[in-house]
Amino acid sequence: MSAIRLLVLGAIRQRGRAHGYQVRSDLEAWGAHEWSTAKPGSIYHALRQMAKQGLLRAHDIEPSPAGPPRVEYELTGEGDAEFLRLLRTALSRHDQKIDELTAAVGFLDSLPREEAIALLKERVTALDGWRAEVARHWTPDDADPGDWEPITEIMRLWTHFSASGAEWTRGLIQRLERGTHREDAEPAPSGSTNR
Amino acid sequence: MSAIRLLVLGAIRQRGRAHGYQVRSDLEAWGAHEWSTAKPGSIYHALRQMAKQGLLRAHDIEPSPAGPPRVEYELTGEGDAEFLRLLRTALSRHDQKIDELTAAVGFLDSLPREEAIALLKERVTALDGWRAEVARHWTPDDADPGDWEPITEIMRLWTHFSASGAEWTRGLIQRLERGTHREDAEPAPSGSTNR
DNA sequence: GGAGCAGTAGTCAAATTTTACTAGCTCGCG
DNA sequence: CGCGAGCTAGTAAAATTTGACTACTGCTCC
Repeated sequence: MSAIRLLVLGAIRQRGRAHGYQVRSDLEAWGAHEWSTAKPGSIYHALRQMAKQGLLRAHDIEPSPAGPPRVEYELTGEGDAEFLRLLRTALSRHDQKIDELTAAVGFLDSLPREEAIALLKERVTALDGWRAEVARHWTPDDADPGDWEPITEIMRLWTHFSASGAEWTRGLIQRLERGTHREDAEPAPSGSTNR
Repeated sequence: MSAIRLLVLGAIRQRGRAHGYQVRSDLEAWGAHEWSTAKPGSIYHALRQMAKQGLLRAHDIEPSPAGPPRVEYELTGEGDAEFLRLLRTALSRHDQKIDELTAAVGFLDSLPREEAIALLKERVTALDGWRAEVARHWTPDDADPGDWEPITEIMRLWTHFSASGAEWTRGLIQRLERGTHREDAEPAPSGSTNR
């Protein structure tokens, strides 16, 4: 579902309550319109859809004089659960696009440090496993000529990217373990949003 | 437009003429259903759309007894041009998703070696430029606390990926230059498709 | 003193993608 | 024989995404 739901849920979560344009401009402030496919249409659509599905609660705001129907949203319990589910998935699975991974890193502080580390270790394992599997399909001995030849280059591409992805992940794990990365995410102190 | 058009055009191009299911199963044979979002619906849709736009010529095949409308497609001149355009874009731009890049590598032999090398060099330049720009936004001196903090990790992620992408690209360029990679792609010998 | 430009807030149609099916054929096997 | 699994070939509806707009407000710059 691309990264949009994660981004939208995360944006609303950080504000507690927000209407469409606020979400949109927060995402823009994070540069999300550059590294993800977050356009107005997708954002408003996601808001309505998630409200319909019970992930968001919608509050109609009385429009000052005569304006377009203004709506503020906040997360329901399910919405919060869905946010965490998406975040965990994005961190631990290797088959995620760069936009989901970027968004997930941006929300890393929403998880307890221990859990973030565990998820990232899963990610490393997944990447290593995938690389092994790719390599198995490739063993030069079955270089049966007549075979689709560029396959070799594709394998190299993937091997390279998964190794590189694992390396980055290990780096982040280390920074988290050393506390170089800020330790945040108090379990759930009633009304937080300290910035 | 994701990688679908490139994949579909490339598949038809290699066969000269093909109907939907052939394209679909070629893509499956290349594993494209795993690394791209190529599903039946998207493929058939792309075929019809591209036929409507004049990139493909559609030939209705008379169905044996009573079957679904069977259609074979082949590239028009415009279709071939579009294929090459997409291929060049996918190779030279840094902001491409992994599925487009993978598809492009798969079709690398459709370009003269010199051109492929030139495009990949463009890619390296683009990646280096992008990394420099990311780094400029990051210089630790503007570490104004209160700033959205995970931004640092996002920068690191991108820096890592662009460096790694450039490294892979340079490797491929070298293999091409040394001719380790097969040299193919005769300019245009009337009826080719030698495999 | 108003023309127009940037910012706020959002809609809509068209294109694309996903998910879940349909329908005919053939081949083995009990 | 006959039937169920798997292959061939594709459709349809719903969800999502894209790209191009609309409409109002407050300023600024002649």
